[in-house]
Amino acid sequence: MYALVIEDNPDLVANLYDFLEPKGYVLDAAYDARTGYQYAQDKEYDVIVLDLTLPGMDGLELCRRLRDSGNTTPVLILTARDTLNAKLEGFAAGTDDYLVKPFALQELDARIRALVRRARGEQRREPLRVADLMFDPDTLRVERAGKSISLPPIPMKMLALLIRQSPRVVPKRELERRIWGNERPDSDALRTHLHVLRSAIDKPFETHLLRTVHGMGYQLAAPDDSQD
Amino acid sequence: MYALVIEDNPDLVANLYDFLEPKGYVLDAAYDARTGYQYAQDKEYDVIVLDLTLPGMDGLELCRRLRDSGNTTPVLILTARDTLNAKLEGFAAGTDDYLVKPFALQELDARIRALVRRARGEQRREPLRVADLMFDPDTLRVERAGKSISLPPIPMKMLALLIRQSPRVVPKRELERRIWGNERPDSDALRTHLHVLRSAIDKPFETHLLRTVHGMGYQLAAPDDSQD
DNA sequence: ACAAAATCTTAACGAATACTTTACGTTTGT
DNA sequence: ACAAACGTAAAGTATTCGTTAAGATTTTGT
Repeated sequence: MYALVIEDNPDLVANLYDFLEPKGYVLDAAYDARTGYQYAQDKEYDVIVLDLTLPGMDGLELCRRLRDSGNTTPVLILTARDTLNAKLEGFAAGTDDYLVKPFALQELDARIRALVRRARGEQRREPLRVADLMFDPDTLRVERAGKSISLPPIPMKMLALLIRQSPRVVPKRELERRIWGNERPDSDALRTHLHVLRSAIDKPFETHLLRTVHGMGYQLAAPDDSQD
Repeated sequence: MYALVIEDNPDLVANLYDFLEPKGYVLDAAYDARTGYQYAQDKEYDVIVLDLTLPGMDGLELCRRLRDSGNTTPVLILTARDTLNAKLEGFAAGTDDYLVKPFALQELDARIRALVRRARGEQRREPLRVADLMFDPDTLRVERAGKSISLPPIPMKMLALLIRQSPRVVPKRELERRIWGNERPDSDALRTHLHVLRSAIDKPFETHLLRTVHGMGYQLAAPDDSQD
């Protein structure tokens, strides 16, 4: 993960190095806007972490210039509480997220990952995979172990939801709401549709990916997917 | 977009309806904290819009309770300028944001969208740990010393509550209220569920993490974590 | 526009799981 | 030593789940 930090506080920059590099980041740091802009133009980064109050140029201005020159690298803006109402401007300028100082480094990490994931996802929508199961949101193609599988609309939607959330356990209520919204069926048709989905993606195969968590909801995950 | 509005000013609520519904929002409204909390527990929302000064309960307290019980729905807090103080520090940081009254409805809309977008990308939460015990709120996976443990819903919920509060001693009444709300069982079924939990996470192991504080409640903590 | 096909909803039932209640012996604080 | 609080076990009740099937509705092909 390549990140450019544009920040004039050396202590904060040092902290970022200490915290992020062990997590696999490769950092470049710029201590003023001009240098930062140069870096951003010269190299490709996964994300730019940008302090809003900088010597040389306003952070938002820098951001705007990057966008104007065609740079679409996601920008995470750092801002003090009293500059908070600048947030909306920030979004208008094409940035992607902000973080209010002071913040937990752990949260910065999480935000960066989310941002990068989102940015990548928008560029090339890659098919989603869980174990040997694949779902392509563009073509709505579903296959497992190389075999193509056809699904009715609702079970397909369920699969899309579950595979995006994998390996999270998705509560039954949440599934229902995302499928039907307000006008949910009287009975719990969810079980029936899930049965269809399960028959299609799990029944014909050895390992089962779609698990029931009694009283809670459903989970799509590889058998040994303990994460972490 | 599903939103829960917790706000005691009927005029403001009416305005929100008028402005947001044409934009595709589906609103529920609660006029006091207790009702709002109930709604938030019962249904799934994309965002909760919360007035800070409410009859019945402080807004931040409500927010805290939601988080403690595992609810991660983003909360947008409405507050008057004179209530804008250190109390908000730390809250607006996470998945939350706030807005100072009076505000433009358009800005509310923008903030909500930003919050929701952020929250959706950042769904992965960190597993919680006490000593060698781990609980992952996403996958609902529980393990101790590497061994996976399965739990029924209520004991699982108890574990979630206790591990979030660790090493605090959680009063029995509080546990009951968070699990059952106001319609709690006639007998104290709590003891039974706790027994199940204890049998699962403590019985098979050397050191016991789940302690009883006679007459008070229960505590989940590492053996040497008595104070702090 | 019509018929056929696919899909969705509803209902029902046995099986599995979870919850509550009751009972009783043990521990704890005073 | 006593009463209240606690741990444990067992039994009965309630809920949730997977599955099947039939009828209603929508979509598709012609």
